[in-house]
Amino acid sequence: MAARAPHSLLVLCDTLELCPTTPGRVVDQASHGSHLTRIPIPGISIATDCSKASVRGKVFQKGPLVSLGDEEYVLKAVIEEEESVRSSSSRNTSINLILFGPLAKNFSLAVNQGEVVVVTGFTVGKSPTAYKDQLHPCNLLLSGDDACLHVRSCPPHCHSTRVSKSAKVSKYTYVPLNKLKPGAVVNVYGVVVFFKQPYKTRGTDFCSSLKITDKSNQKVGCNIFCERLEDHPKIFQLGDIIRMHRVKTQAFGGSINLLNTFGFSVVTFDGRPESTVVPRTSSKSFHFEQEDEQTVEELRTWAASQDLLPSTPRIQLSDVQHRSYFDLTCQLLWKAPVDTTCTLLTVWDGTRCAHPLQKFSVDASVIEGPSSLSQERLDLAVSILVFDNHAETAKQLKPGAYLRVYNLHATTGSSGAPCSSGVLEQNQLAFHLHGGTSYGRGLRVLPDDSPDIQELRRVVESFPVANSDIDLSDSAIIETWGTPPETLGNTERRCSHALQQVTLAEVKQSGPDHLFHVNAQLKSYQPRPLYQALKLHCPKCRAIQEIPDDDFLSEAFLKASKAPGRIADPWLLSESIHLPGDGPQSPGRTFSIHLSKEQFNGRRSRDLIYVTGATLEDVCQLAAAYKYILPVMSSGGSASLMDLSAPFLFRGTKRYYGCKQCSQVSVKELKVDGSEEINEEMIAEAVGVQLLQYGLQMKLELQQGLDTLQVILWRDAETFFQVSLEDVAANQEAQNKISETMDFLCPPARRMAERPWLDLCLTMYTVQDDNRLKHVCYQVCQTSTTLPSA
DNA sequence: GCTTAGGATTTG
Repeated sequence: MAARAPHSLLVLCDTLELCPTTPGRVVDQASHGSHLTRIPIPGISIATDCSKASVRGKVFQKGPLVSLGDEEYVLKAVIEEEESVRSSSSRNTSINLILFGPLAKNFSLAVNQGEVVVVTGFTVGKSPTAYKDQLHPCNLLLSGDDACLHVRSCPPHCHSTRVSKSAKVSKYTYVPLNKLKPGAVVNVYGVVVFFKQPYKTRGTDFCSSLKITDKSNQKVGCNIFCERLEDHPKIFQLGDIIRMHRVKTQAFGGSINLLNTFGFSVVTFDGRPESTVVPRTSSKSFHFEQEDEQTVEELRTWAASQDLLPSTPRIQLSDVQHRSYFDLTCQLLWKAPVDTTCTLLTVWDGTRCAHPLQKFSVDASVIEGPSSLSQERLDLAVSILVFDNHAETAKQLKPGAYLRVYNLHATTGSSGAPCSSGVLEQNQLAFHLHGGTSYGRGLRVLPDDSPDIQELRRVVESFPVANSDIDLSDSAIIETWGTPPETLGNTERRCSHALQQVTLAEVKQSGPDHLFHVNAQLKSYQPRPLYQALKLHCPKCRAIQEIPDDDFLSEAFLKASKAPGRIADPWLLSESIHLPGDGPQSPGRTFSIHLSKEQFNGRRSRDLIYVTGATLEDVCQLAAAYKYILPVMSSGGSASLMDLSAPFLFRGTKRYYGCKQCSQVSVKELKVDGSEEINEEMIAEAVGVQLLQYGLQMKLELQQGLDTLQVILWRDAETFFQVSLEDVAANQEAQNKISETMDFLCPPARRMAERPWLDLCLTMYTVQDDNRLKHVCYQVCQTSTTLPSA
């Protein structure tokens, strides 16, 4: 007992000058003089002569022992003036006590809440938390060789908390795990030998699945079901000690399982023998006695001797091996949603991974976290792809949080991974947290006071936070985080307004009649096949109709050709054309072409001809030789138009349709001055037709991270594709331009991450449907696409 | 007051 190193251990001391009549414990064995003056807590001030002072108070609050590494510790406690001494008018009766080094460690082990301590050799500081905690404006700092703290034990007869506490101990008996019988409600202690972080069940609750053991060496499985995550056992690593009250035993598969039952409560402790016994629980009130501390100590000492747990050293990024699974303790720097089943986390632990890492690309706009980060931090950062159920958990994480990722897989990078930036070099490593809970796969935030993160925190905080000249849009980061250059800028807004870009979520939250600028990817589009997007619409009545196919048109022309009738309009010159047949199977046929007499002698004679009795094929052939072809039929000897379901006018490969509703058909001679070039509007007017226009109607599903938005492309489709829809209706080349554009924006069989980001202008408006219900619509406007040059 | 799960690697 005599030859102990200073500061190292608790010493029982019954000859103290300070407290001659009551046996006590000294946490520090520095010598104390008898010349000390006891100062009441309210009387402490910066001016107090600490060399001659002692302060006595009851431990009101005992904080966790915080390790700063290298045997450096700090602990905060609050002591208060004992009630017997306190006068009702006293203020500042509670004061913060800050203990450093071995004294902190020893205090943590030896002193309990409610006990009375005497401190000497302290210094008085200004309390930085006085405003926040409303305690004494000063604090007592205990560090160095002079600092001393002495615990006053209670005499056996006193009514201190400790005595009444020990009376309660008998209320809880803990059943050894080998003595469990089915169908009982028991209290147990155990060492955690397997655990899964709480995971969502198919029922209403989360389930913590674990296995525990104790000195009996019996291993018992436990399933804890709670709806609230905070009610679950706080297990951070194998070897943690768990105490459960009111668990039910249940026979399952030839052994006994434990299940939480009504009144269930749980407390856990760090399992390392050298660490402070600090109960981890979210319970407002729980019983915790000296005896519990002893049980915990015993269990973890026993566990350490048993080789119960795989002796895996803590793995840091610098130790990671290819194809290994490990638990990583780290700090979250950034997070970004990738798709519905994957979230990308960027983390670091202050060490550098020795292997080349696979690069990922995520658009800067969906990243949550600081917008700039120092190169020093960035150099050590790694990306983790978090899948499925864990992606859900990851969504809740806040950048800056300290995390433990369980069963993280250091895997060979694959170019097929979501958001892979494409180029994959040999031996690149990627970190995957796979879906499911096998082997305890999961993710959890470690509390700020967790001893596990103190060292990590010290390391990471020693790095510069950010350089102002580096941010997310900087090329230094773009490799990992930016949009890859080959997909940059492929739609361009043509609008003149300078609106800020907003997120899809913000678009959805906005009121009607707004304009937005958004940056999004194209997740999907309709219609397929693409040609169905092309429509006809009337600029007058705004009706939209489908374009009839050639089978329908052939049939319509064939039917009309069989009964052409005679045309005897006096302003027309007619000529019959006989096409000989190939034989009895295909007899020859006759159709007529008609020309306006006025045109016949002019230079415009080939500009417009009227045709009767011709098939669609005939018309198309004539269209190669004449500018405009107007198919007509006889109606009482006069020329009249065919049904407006078919094109009423042909020009080359172009076809013109009329609106059935808005046309008042009557074929009259087209009067033109010889120098005037005729066009389809003039012809339409002469025959009483309201021309239909071509339109392109598409539904686009935009995606931004996990958010999607359905928008329409209609009014500005020509601008979008940089093509004339009349051309699209008439030629393959223009059609190809549309399909190539769509393939570029929404590449078939390519992942979202590889798709380009579109800079779009959207309008928002409401429409009323047939049931007078209002719908909000979004339409792409004033935006054009440019394909990358080959 | 008694469903959920009852450990045991993704296949990105």
